[in-house]
Parts: sequence; C-alpha cells; structure tokens
Amino acid sequence: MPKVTEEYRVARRTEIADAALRAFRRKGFHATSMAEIISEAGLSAGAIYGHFPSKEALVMEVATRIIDTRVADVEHLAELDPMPAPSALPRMLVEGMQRELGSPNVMLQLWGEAVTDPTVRALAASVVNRLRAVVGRYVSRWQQREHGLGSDEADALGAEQSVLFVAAVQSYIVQASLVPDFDGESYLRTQEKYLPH
Amino acid sequence: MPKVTEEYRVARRTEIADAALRAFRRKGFHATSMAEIISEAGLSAGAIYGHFPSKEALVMEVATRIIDTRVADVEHLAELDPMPAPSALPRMLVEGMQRELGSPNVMLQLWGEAVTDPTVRALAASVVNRLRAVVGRYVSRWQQREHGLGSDEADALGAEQSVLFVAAVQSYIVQASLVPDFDGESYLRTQEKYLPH
DNA sequence: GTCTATAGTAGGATAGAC
DNA sequence: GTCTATCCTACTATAGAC
Repeated sequence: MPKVTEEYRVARRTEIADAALRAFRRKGFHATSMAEIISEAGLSAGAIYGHFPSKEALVMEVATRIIDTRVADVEHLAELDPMPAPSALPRMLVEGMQRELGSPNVMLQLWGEAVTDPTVRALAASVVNRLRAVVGRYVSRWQQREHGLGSDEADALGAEQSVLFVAAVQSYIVQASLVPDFDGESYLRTQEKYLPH
Repeated sequence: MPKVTEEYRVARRTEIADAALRAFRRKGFHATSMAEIISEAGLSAGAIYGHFPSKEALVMEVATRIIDTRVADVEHLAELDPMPAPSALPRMLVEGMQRELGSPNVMLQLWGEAVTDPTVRALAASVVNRLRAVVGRYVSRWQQREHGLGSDEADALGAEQSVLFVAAVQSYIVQASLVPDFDGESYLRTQEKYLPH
C-alpha cells in the first residue's frame, strides 16, 4: 500500500469527521441528516460512505476524537511542574473542552445517545473511568508533594476525591447546555471554593 | 362539559402517558416508535392521537410529570421538622427519582433531547432553576436554625451552596446511566462527606 | 475515489368506518 | 372515542457512470 494514498485517506477521514462535528454541533446527532454532513463536507454520499460505513460510525469517530483529546489533556496536566492545585482541574477541563468544541452541548447529546446505544455507552463509560483514574493519580501526587502524605494514604484520598472533581465537570456540562443564562465563571469559583484542597 | 367525561379524559391521558413512560424507559425517546407506545398502551393509533397531537407532545407530557414530581418532593422535604441536614438532599432526590423511574436513564436522555429541542430545553432549564431555588431556601433555613445565621447571610450561603447540591445529583444521574458498575452508595457517601455542613 | 440518481424502508400521522 | 388501514415524508445506503 503506497504511503501517499494512506496519508490521503487519513486526511480525507479527518476532513469528513471535522465536517460532521460542525454539523452535529449545530443540530445534534440524530437531527443531523447524512445530507447535511455531505453538504457540510462539500462531498457526495458515495464519497462519504467510501470512508465511513454508516452514520453511526461517523458519530463514533467524532465522539472518540472529543474524548481522547480530553483525557490526553488531563494526562498532560499531571506532568506539569509545579502542579496546579487539584481544585483547578475542573476549570482546566472545561476550558479545554470549550476551546475544542465551542460549547459542551455535543457532550450532553453524546451521553443521551449512550443510554440507548451500547457502543457509545461503552465509550462514554471508559472515558469516565479513565478521567477518574487520571484525576485520582493527580490528587494522590499532589497530596504527597504538598501535604507529605504516604503513597498509600494519598492514593486512597485520590480515589475518593476524584469523583468530586469529575462530578464538578459533568454538572458544568449539564448546566451550561441547559440553562440559558448559566454563569460558568461563578459556578467554577464556587466549586473551587468548596472542593478539597 | 359534563364532569364524568372530563374525568375520563384525564384518566385516559394518564394511562397513555404511563404507557409511554414505560416504553421510553426501555428504549429512550427517539428509539421508541409510536407503534410501541400504542402497543404498550393496549390502544390504537387513533386513540392516542385523539389525546396527544404528536409524539413530541407525549414526550413533553412525560417529562413534565417526572420533573414536577421531583420539585414537589424537595418542596415537601423543606417543610419537614426537624430538617435533615442539607448534605442528605442528594440522596433523597436520587432515591425519589429511582423509586419513580427505576433508573435515571430517562433523565439523561431528556437532557440530550433538550440540546436540540427548544421546548424541552425550556422545561429542563426551568427545572434546574426551580431545584436550585428550593435547595437554596432549604440551606438558608437550615443555616438559620442550626448555626444561628442572620437571614441575609443565610440566604447568600444558600444561593452559593445550592449549586453544589444540584451538581451532586446531576453527576449521579450521568454516572449511574453511563458507568455499568457505578457504585451509587459509595458515590453518595463521598458527596455527603465533602458537601458543606 | 467520487459523483448522480435512486432503491428500500421505517415511522409519524391521518381518513373514514363504527 | 376508538379502530383499521393506509398515506407520505424523510432518511440511510447502494448501484453504476465517470
């Protein structure tokens, strides 16, 4: 298989997935027809189906991108030195997401989709777990550095508290998508104030 | 308009809405066809459409029921004497919801629907606001009784903290729906531990 | 690989008898 | 008010030319 062709194929897939994301952002997953994605991509039905076998495959591709980027962001954050306080995690996660997506709407739609679609649900579940894991490690490391805890004790604290940080992000997504005059800045400040230090 | 007819009409609407809820619980909103709702209700298409003009109207009816019951529960809770501590609110809300719905899945689907459907979004937004308001009043009252705060100070604290309690519930709904082996009991214990007292 | 045109199908809604 | 039968729209996916 020649190298140029493979690169071209990947580029096309990316191009199509980007167009799909733009369309989904406007109208959601099921409200968006293949015709709209096709039009957004500036291609034709045949061209799209040559790269993705179905609309669901396209949804999965887009979802995987969003999600993998998010987890990578956190993992990257855990490598920083000095480490920001864990209470700053929700803000960083939320801001990264908005930078990439424009709005958290798509995330909420994805969750709704996951309820009835086992494939999407498996993906979403793995994300929540990966996010909790990486946040837990982050908290553990922070506790050891900042408060001199032993690694066992710090790990336990990280496992326990990680759920709180993840919850803060999830609730931000819900409220930012649903409440028209949601004050994200105020929400984040309150969470930072009450989350453990 | 004779009284008997009106009562009958309401009873039928309730019957249909209940059947729709059962169907939605299994497969979600859009994955459920009118045929399934019709079958679940043991009626026919004509009978259903005589009471609800469209599938969307049926979704709205079901959503309104779920949501109004939830808000009423909190309002009722606020009248109790002695008042349970505010940190117990998420557990009570979650348990009430599960008693009524079986699982929080439908709630998450509703949120997903809200992203693209303005009518549903308006409903969901009003619920979040009503919930925050009633929880805020609850916290305020609790702070005055338990810690002797002045009403202005207590109100401010209630407004600030209410978002935390609502967030705990929202995140429970997300995780319980998405993560197969989600440990709700452990989640609630952790939230209760860290939520303000 | 990509296009146009279309096949195939599912599901929401309605018409008209009773 | 309710039932049966059916229409019609909208969508995904494919077939075949270039």
